[in-house]
Amino acid sequence: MSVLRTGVSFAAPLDSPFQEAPAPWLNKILKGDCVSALEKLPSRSVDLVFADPPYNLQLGGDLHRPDQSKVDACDDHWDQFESFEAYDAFTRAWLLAVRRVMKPDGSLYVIGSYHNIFRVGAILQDLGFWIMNDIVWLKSNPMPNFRGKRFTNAHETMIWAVKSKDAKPTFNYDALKVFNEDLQMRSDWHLPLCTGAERLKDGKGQKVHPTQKPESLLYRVLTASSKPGDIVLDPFFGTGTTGAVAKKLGRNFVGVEREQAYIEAAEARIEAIVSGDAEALEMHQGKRAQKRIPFGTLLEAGLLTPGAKLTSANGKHLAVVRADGSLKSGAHTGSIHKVGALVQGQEACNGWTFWHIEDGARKAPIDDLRKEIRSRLQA
Amino acid sequence: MSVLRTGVSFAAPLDSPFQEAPAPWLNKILKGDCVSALEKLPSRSVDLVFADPPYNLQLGGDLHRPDQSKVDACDDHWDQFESFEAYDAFTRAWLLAVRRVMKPDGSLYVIGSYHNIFRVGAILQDLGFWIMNDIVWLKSNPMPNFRGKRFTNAHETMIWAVKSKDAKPTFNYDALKVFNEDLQMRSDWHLPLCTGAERLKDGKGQKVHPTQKPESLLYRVLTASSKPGDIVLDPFFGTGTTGAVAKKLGRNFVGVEREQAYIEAAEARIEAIVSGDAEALEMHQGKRAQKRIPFGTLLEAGLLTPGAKLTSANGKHLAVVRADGSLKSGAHTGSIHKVGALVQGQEACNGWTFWHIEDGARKAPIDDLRKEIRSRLQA
DNA sequence: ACGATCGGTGAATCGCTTC
DNA sequence: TGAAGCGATTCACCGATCG
Repeated sequence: MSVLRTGVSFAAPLDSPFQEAPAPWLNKILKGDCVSALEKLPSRSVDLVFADPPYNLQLGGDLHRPDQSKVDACDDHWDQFESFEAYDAFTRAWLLAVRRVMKPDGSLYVIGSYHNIFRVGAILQDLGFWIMNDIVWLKSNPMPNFRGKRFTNAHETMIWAVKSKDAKPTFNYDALKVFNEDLQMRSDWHLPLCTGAERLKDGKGQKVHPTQKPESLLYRVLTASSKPGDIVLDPFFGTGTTGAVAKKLGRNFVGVEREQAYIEAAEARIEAIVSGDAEALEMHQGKRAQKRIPFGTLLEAGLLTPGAKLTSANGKHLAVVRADGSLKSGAHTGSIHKVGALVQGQEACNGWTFWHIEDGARKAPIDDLRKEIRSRLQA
Repeated sequence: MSVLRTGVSFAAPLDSPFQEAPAPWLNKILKGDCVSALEKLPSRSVDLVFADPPYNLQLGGDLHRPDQSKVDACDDHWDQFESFEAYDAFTRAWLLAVRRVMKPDGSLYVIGSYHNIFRVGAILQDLGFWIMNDIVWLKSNPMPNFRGKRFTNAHETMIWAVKSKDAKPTFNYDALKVFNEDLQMRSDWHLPLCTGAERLKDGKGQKVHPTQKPESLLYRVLTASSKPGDIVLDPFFGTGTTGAVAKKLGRNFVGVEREQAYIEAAEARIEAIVSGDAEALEMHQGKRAQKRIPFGTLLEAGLLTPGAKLTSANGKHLAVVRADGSLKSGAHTGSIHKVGALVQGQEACNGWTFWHIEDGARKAPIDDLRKEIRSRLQA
């Protein structure tokens, strides 16, 4: 029996002599509209997409006829309906272009407000995307509602989606949990607006971009759904918040932007960023990402001997360790997991945390022995 | 200041000798599906609609907690739809029926989750409704994500819409501001789930309805968008939270419900309500004590950078900050609290006061940085 | 009586690897 | 490609029970 199985193999490092030259679009801003610019990227090439599309409903360009929905109540809203149609066509087009360049297990985040996010979400579903979460960005300092006619609009909505129901996206659960002081990261993110020194200003002190997103928002998106070295696409790059955070966090980026002024501001901004070093960028990993230690290893290593007695935490169940790494408890025999399930009459059981050994006066889960093995292997 | 404005005149009181007999459907539950049941109501007759339609959850197999107990999922037949198209047709039908019975300046609230709310919102817009706000109900005690595969789904979304762009809906701005300690009511509502004594149970102690909404949520909706004496419609009445709160607050209600069991539970519940004791109903609102600031926030905010070095006050221990908000000190990694405990060999540790940064000549606890964040969030 | 502990539960689209 | 095995995974709140 091999004591350790090798983990998942890593992709070749970027400086590997066997790797092709980096793509010409990597860590660059492509000028143009996102549908045509994305044609320069190969299919299935990006790991993560962050999109902050416009929600200006007065788009020019193609106007499509209303569909066959017979809603006579809407007759007096013809113009408005036409606008929604145009917005929907625009949304379908860029989402399809993005979909092509996403890796099969890649993630897509789209942010918007109530003006556009419902249409975006419905179209995502219609195109076959699978929604993982919707996330609300709660602004600590939103603009008040001056006329007192509505609730203060204090949040924006972000949709996290993948290409299909079967996709297995990156989700750095353990890292996020540590980030959040050992509690699961929730779907509500409390973050301030982008103001102060972070807000890009031109020579006259005017803000360069009307809706610059805070780096804290992108920091959390990239920490959650990408790994160092991944490629992050932003099809509405603006002044480059996505690229700036990607560089800080050791990710590669691709941006698409139409306005030359934004491109220049973004390039200067990203140029000034210093990447974190590899050790600092390492993500906290839980058990899931660690090498598997078969129970028999504990016997091989001498941490347990055949005949050792294990008990459940409450002392109700007793089992004996056999030389082949199986347990025997009464008439039940099998793996630590199977016997743990059988003695409890349950369908499943994690034997590592269920079974305990006497460690002096108190009981300790056999998972502690596994930790001991792991620390020996690292030494 | 009076809590509720009386600027707009009330409808004639119910006991006026000049008024016709009250409509037979007033303060009653109509049995049936909402489209056909609503045919019994005249056009333009209700002031406020609260709708909690099926969410179309599309659940897979069983889900178990880490302790192997089974999650009691919402798998009722009424939540099952064959396709998005079927759900959309259902949504259009009930929204059109509701639209007919709404007064021109009436308000509609629809609540949902990411499974359905985007489709509902897009259809609302397609039908000519005008969205006033989207509101997020942030749950203080949501169900965790047991598998660690997504963000904890800690909110639901509510859309407030009116029949047209020109509508002038009731909005009790001043009352809401008083309730909210003289701050404008925001679009994020922090409310607990409906549990404990408020949750309706059957004779066996089982919950009567899988998705009973908290009265606090309806309390706020009715307080915001209706006046005493108004008529409030709930086309998916369930166990009658809307009717119960309407009666407490002196509003009239109409309910539509298909399931006899829910109707009977709702009738008994509403019967037991005493009107007018609105003050007795405690509102869960106002700012909560102090918002928790996860350590990772300091990185997002740029107050610390990945690779920063932290020390204990006595300088004996050293740790490095990683990009995901975890610390690394020798072989120990984890949250600021966990690593603080590990390096000291203790069971617990408050990382905020244990770890320090060099601030010029002297050391400062990282709690000082948290104070800085708090002051930014309040600004 | 009062605090500590334990058990239950909430609209949930909730595995991965090997054979 | 399907079946089986391994073994990872939870937060806030409420009410009952225990000491």
